[in-house]
Amino acid sequence: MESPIQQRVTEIRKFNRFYTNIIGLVNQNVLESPYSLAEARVLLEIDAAAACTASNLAEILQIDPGYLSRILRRFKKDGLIETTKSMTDGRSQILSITEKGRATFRQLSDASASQLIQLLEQLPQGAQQTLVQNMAAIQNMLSGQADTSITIRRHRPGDVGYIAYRHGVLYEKEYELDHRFEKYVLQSLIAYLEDPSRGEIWVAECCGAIVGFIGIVGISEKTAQLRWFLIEPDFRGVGLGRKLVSTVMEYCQQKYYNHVFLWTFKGLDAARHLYQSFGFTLTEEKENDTWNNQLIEQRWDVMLGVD
Amino acid sequence: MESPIQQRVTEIRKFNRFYTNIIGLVNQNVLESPYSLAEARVLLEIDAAAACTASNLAEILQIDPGYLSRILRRFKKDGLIETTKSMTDGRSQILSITEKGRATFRQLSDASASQLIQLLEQLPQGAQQTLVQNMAAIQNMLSGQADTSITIRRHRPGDVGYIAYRHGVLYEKEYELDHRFEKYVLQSLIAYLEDPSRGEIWVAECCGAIVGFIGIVGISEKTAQLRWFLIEPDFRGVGLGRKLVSTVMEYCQQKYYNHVFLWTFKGLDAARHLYQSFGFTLTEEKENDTWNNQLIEQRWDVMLGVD
DNA sequence: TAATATTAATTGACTAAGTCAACTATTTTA
DNA sequence: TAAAATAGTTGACTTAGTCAATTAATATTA
Repeated sequence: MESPIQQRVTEIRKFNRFYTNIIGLVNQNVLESPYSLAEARVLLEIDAAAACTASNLAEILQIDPGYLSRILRRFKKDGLIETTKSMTDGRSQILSITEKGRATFRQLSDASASQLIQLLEQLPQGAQQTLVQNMAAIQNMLSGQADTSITIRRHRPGDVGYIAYRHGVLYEKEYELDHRFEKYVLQSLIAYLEDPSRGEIWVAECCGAIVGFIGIVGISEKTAQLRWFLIEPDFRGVGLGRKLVSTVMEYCQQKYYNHVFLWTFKGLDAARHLYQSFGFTLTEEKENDTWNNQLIEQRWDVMLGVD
Repeated sequence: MESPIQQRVTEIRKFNRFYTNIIGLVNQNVLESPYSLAEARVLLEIDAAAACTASNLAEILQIDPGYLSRILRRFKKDGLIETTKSMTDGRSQILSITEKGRATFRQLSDASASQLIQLLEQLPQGAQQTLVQNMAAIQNMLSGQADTSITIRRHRPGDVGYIAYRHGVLYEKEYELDHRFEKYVLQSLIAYLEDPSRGEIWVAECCGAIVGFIGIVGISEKTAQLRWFLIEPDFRGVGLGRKLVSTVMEYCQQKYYNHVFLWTFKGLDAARHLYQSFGFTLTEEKENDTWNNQLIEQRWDVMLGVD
């Protein structure tokens, strides 16, 4: 019995071992060249930076200054780099790559590129793109620069289809509901699109992916129905449900709806607590075997602005 | 002007540089321990394998046998492992980890796990899951074990929503069509779900992701309409369109439809060629500014079984 | 079955990679 | 202006890793 986080650590380690090999493969050409990996990194860095000093490099590459000094001496002897005394600081010297150095670098670079191209060419175009996107996503997340907060926005073209899609997939997986349920959801969404003025749909996003949604539709002048409330399994239990329901409730108050109801299934305890905390009470239960399973539907109602 | 594949190589390199640092970070605790990375890998491997010999290890870890021999000697001296002569081969000796060795290993392991946990804990639960999934996907693709072929299957719950979703997103991006188009697509899909017996929808998948789809619906006894034909941008130009249209055409022949038509937009040259190659001819053009843009709709028709 | 080839593991001799502390020449700071 | 800090270099060293030779056991084959 491993905790989810331990499982993830195990997975990441597996990936690390695997990817260490991939990096090794790509670096192989460097190992075959007369330069060490550290040397290649130094050359790469000098090439990338327009002008840098030895101490810059030592800091960037986390390398011993003495060691670096010897590497640079060799590069200079081989004619790969040139050094010029800094105008502003007599102790420093500016490093720059020569034509020969650039050629050498390009050779190393091309060799490793061809390794990568070989790897890529095993994959169809689209999968290549997916691969690169996955890498970018990982980098984004691990670099800590990514905005990993969950944002809620109003719906955009495509979202309505997406909502139907996730309802179809998740309710099939979790409750074995079939095409009939999917159709029912689609119909309700179309009804909303027919007259969107009396309702709204919100989508919760995290890192560019949709992780939950909720909607409201006016049924009469004072009554609205809460619909399409769903949170992706990985994002349950982090307070997103409360945020979404709050969004809906605020909207209802703005629009002067004083009565909100919703239909749900019996047995969803987390949802029940959430509804109760917003003042909903159970008002009706009925069996429904339209959708393949003996689920019991529940209706919950709340009156607003009565406190 | 870089080719797409070069762009991807650049991206992968960027990721490699980045991930080298991540791996370095995770391995840091090993570097702080009295063991080298190679030694840690050896200990890890001995721990993982129930019983192994030195030559096993040398092969698995791609390590010099002489070097390995010395590492093992040190481990033995430190009481981390034990060796017993093999029953079946007097030259070999079976390596096994001692309690002390296991404790040492666990210490190294826990330290690197805590590094990873720190990394993970910056992210919300769901993003953690996404991270791990991305890693698994990369591993799957690069290990060459993944099935990267494109498969076509009939639709399942959720797919219909997904089709609406992708239509909404892609037609908005590519033609600036708005909610009205999304609604139109949804309505057509519902009409199909109302009576699925006279048509079918197929979905093309690659690596678990939907990369294209197509559908057909019976309009009269002998006439069917081809609909919802869309291929993800990354998967265009690889012959998938032809495969999907073929699937539809075969279905029509089976169902004795002898007349197929479709509506498309003017200017999609790749699609035009495809339709022509299946015998479709342009039969009608009309302007349509229902959906925000001055697109010209085209109708294409083909008679089957007349050759 | 004896001769030969192969394999597992070890050892000696070596090179490459990397670290550490001491040093010189500057520059910055108190 | 003296003391502290910084850039870069050098010598002496340790660690990591390679390569070829060696020993002992096993497998192969004439």
